[in-house]
Amino acid sequence: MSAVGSSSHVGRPRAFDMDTALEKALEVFWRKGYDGTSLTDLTEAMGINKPSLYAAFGNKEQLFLKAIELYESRPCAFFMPALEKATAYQVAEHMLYGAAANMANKDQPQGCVVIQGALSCSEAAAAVKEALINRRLDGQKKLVQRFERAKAEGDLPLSVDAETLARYLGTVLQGMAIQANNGATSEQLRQVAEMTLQAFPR
Amino acid sequence: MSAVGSSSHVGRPRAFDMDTALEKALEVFWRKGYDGTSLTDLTEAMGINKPSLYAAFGNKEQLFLKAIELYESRPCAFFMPALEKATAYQVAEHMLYGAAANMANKDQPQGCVVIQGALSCSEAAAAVKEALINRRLDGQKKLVQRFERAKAEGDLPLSVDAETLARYLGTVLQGMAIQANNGATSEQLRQVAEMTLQAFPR
DNA sequence: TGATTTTTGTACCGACCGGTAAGTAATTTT
DNA sequence: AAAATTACTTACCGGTCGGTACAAAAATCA
Repeated sequence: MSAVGSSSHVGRPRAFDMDTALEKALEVFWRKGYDGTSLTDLTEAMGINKPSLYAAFGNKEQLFLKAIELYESRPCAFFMPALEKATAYQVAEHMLYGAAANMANKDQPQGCVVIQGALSCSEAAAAVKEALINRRLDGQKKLVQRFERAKAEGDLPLSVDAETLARYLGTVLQGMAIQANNGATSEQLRQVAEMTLQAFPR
Repeated sequence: MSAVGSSSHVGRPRAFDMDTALEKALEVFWRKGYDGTSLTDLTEAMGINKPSLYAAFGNKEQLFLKAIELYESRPCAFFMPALEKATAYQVAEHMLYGAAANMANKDQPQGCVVIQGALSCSEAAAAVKEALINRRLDGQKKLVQRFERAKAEGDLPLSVDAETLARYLGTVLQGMAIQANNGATSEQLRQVAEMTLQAFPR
């Protein structure tokens, strides 16, 4: 067995940091979408040239999918922790306010790359589009399961349909991404979050 | 002065119907987005070749903008009439149920071309993106004005902020477009509409 | 009929697309 | 020091991009 954890490799060492390069790629895909992003856009933002990109990340599609993983683990990190709040209402609350703060954050592109990365797209991007749809459906499924648990735990009325409630919440969250693209501020999105919670069963 | 209303022209007559060609172009832009649509996609769908397209519609960008006008006057025709309903609540009601029926209508691409036509896009599409944002903001502004009128007419409490209410409604409508792209049915969108109305002040 | 006007089909433009072959540079292993 | 391995740079690949020049075709006007 070889040594574990060592970061030394034979051969010439990579001259760039993969993680920061991936961050740059994410930022471009987020702003321009999959179809709207060219390899030239990517290599310029990442500060590397094409063969390095292909050697490190595979191809454009694989690079995009890796960027999405990074997105969910970093800029969009508010989603998973919100699921762990004590009650269904608190879950919705944290998710809505988290989205309001995040999607209109001026330090990054507005909105959500999982929504706007390949909403309508060419046939060349069909696989990417499907992957993004599945991510959205996964998120909504997690909400359904969380709300079903809430019903079992008694903090959500049994009369509530978990799937409808999750779809309502998902719809507002996705709509907030469009609002952010329209130029809405975090404060304005917070007001939307507040109104949304008024329709939320307690 | 020349005769008016006559459809006769000198020169070789156009061999295709501009309106149906524009319908076909709209359908392609709607499905693939501005960046994802190539001139080949367009000419194949419209049944004409490039010089005919350019002579009749200008260029890709102008064709897109004309397609959007057609969209708002035809597939998206539920929006304006909803504004004329008697009360603010009825306005919201008709708009939400209209959107639910329309955005998941299986006879046309899912969602809304004003939202997904150029959400994230290349620099080449920047003007188109801005035009779409302005369309969305226009719609929301019309809602604000309608709700302010409703306050004056007494069917909406004076304590309600018209702008926040309009943004909430706009957020849900825009979110429904994403849901439709995710594969949600009209019935599922109707349930979202119903929940949304529970947060609506009467 | 002949001149004029407009649309049509074909064939092409330079630029850019995503992706790669090949040779050189930098590192570790032996 | 030599061999092996990996990354970097340059230069290029066929294909497609949005857009157009040109001439034949089809209509009206004189």
